Amino acid sequence: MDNIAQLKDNGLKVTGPRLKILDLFETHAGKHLSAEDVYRILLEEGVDIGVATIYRVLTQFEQADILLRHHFESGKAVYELNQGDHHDHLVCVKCGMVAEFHNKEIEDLQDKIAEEHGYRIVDHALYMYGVCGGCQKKEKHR
Amino acid sequence: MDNIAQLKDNGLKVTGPRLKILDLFETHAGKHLSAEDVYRILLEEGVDIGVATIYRVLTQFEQADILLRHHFESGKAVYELNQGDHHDHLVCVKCGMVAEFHNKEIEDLQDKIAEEHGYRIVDHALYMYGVCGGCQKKEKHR
DNA sequence: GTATATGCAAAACTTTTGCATCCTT
DNA sequence: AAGGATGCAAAAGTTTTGCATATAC
Repeated sequence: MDNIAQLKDNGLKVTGPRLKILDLFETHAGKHLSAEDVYRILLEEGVDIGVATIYRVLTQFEQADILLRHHFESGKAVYELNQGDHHDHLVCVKCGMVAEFHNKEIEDLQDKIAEEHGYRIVDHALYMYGVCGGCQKKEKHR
Repeated sequence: MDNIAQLKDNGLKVTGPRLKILDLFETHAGKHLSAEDVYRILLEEGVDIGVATIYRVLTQFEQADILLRHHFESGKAVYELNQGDHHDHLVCVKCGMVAEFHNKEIEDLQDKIAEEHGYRIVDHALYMYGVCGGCQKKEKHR
């Protein structure tokens, strides 16, 4: 399904800002971008979209399951393209690099725990914070 | 160790605001309070501590490992007393109720995954979002 | 007495909203 | 033509900071 159809299927009109923002996330698949990141990157490309529009579009895309929203420790929301493959995150606290992983055993255990507590799960987020290999090497050189 | 010793051990002077805030979290052990919650609850008790002080104390307590900070989906930080027993969170998206759990199998799997990716883990956060039993019952009555 | 902590107000930062204008269908 | 989308600026919410005063040690 192309971008235009994806917007139409969600009842969203096909507009310049929406296509630009969607395209940006496809170009940066796997990256986690804040609203300000989106604004800045587009501006560098000569595309000036108002921040209000960016926030509105990001919210709409999240509701349409086009994007996933996360809250890492930074205090601001970041978004990434929803590629269907659920995954969790390993975030480097030094350089910010994010590694992704998926582990079915953990997922199954989570479902079991939710059931035991009487919860019907709608979403979950597993974030691990650590120091990545590259930054560990740098530490030794100090 | 009492509260006064706990503050001193972290190089923090023993002041009224710090004792009041620490006491509040002990009274509400297991609860997740935002800076504003702390301000409001203390005010209801007749204790007026400026918000700037609350933010500063919460940050210091987090650095001293007295409190744990979380970022649920709400967009603002919440804190809870660090009782040493690491646990994860099941958050009800309807009523905000938080259930806690601990699962050693999941922890072990996380350690294994971090190792495979070359990360030295410093922290992790597993949040599950769902609808709790109470809210599921309410849904049926509509 | 000295260093640190607090309170207040202002500021910084992220996100939301009102409203006039513009664009998609 | 009509409803929805955008841009701008103002506002709202959260958190930080500068500075004078107050407090702990």
